Amino acid sequence: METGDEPPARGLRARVRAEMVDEIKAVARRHLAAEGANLSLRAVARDLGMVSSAVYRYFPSRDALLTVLIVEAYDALGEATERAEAAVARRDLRGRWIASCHAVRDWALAHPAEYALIFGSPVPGYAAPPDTVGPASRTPAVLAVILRDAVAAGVVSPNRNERLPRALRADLKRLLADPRFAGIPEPVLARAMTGWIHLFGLVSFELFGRFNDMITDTGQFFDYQVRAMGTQIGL
Amino acid sequence: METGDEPPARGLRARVRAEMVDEIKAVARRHLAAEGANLSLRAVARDLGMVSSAVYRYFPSRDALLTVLIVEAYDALGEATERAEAAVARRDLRGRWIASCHAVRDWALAHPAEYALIFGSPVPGYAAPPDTVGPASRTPAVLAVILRDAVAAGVVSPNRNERLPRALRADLKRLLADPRFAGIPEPVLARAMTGWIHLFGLVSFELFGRFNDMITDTGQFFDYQVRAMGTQIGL
DNA sequence: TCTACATCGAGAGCACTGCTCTTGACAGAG
DNA sequence: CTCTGTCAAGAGCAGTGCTCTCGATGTAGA
Repeated sequence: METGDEPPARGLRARVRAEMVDEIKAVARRHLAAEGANLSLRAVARDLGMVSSAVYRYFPSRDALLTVLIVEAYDALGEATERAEAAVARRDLRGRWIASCHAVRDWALAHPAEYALIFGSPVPGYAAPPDTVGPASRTPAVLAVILRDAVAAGVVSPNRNERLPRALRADLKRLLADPRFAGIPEPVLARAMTGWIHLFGLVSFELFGRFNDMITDTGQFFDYQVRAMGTQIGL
Repeated sequence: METGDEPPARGLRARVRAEMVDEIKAVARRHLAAEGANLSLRAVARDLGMVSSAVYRYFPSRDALLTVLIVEAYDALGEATERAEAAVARRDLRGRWIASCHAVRDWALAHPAEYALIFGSPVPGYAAPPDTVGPASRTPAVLAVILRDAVAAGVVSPNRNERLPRALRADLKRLLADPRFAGIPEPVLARAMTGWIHLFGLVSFELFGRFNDMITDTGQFFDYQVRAMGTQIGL
């Protein structure tokens, strides 16, 4: 029933179970990379030398397995972005922005199937479980924190003629209740959202082949776009 | 083998065949809207009161059916955008931009499954056939032509300090070989591409539920974003 | 008009899928 | 040393894409 929580494993049995869960996830990830979202539980079981029904001891359904992979993909992307951003000097705000964006792209290129699983079209029946929203917000949080620091450093400030729709202001105010984002003026958070949307639009377009036969050096193009976005945001 | 070309249909048989093809596509579109990309040929056949193997007289495979739906979706989106843009006074360049963007969003909201089929994650095995690239370029072409007219009207002009990477300049130059885009300076076309990426990033985020529990009035937000993009581009 | 051909729908069948249920083997706890 | 819970295996169900064969029927040429 469970899908591999149970911090350290109480006994021997629990440990071999946790190992089995890890193995299933690893093989499933491999299959995902090879054949995309139409993941076959039976094929995964076959690769593990067991019969399909045995997998159901560890995951109640195929969707449950996919959900776990989705959560872990969000976390992996978030962690990769956080690490890359943390490696840049705190005062180099533009550098932190650029490094974060590149980290997202690099992770996506390294794990295209998992990226597609997350940012591709959602399966119609599939409803994102609430455990995904936390990990999913890690990456945009990195971007917002950069702008928080930029505001605190006096590098970025809201523009006088930067007007926001009423409903958007209310939404932004709600987001700003998060203590991590304290001090960000609403117009600046709006810019962060714009950057966030643009960034993932860019990565998705590249990964989903929209630049094929159009842009030769996609890495250079990405860098150009990301720098322009940084300038536009005020970094 | 064929998928419904043959201009007017030579005899009675050819005509009922064309009607059958249309019916299959219509039912398939309905199923797509109801259950997403995992379209079942057998279910479509069942809805049509015939057996699955009969469908193969009209489409050689499920992928072929999907490809036709993809091409037609590209065309429908392109046409919707073209019509909306054409309805705006030629000299109202900013209005043309805004109308085009809204047309894209409106079409996507009206046909979410078809939008996901086009702009969602591509099926790994599936290779986009060359017949899709033409229809796929209709929408971005609308945006580029707006900027062409804006340049011709003197409203938009390249900025002195707008520098582009070398490889990107070569790519843009190749795109500018299209006579429709004659006269657009490379930096301005780069801005159009930025707008194009941002626009579809925005629509995809909304459609794929990324704004859930975050932005309440997505229509207002979209309008705000699109206007800001227009300003950023110079319209 | 009659015949030969091409096209079509139906049905059976293959290999595959997710998932359920039952059975028998085994390990850990009392 | 039982007894209980966990596990892998197998059979089975309903569904899938796709192929092949077989009659029925419309179409075109003689």
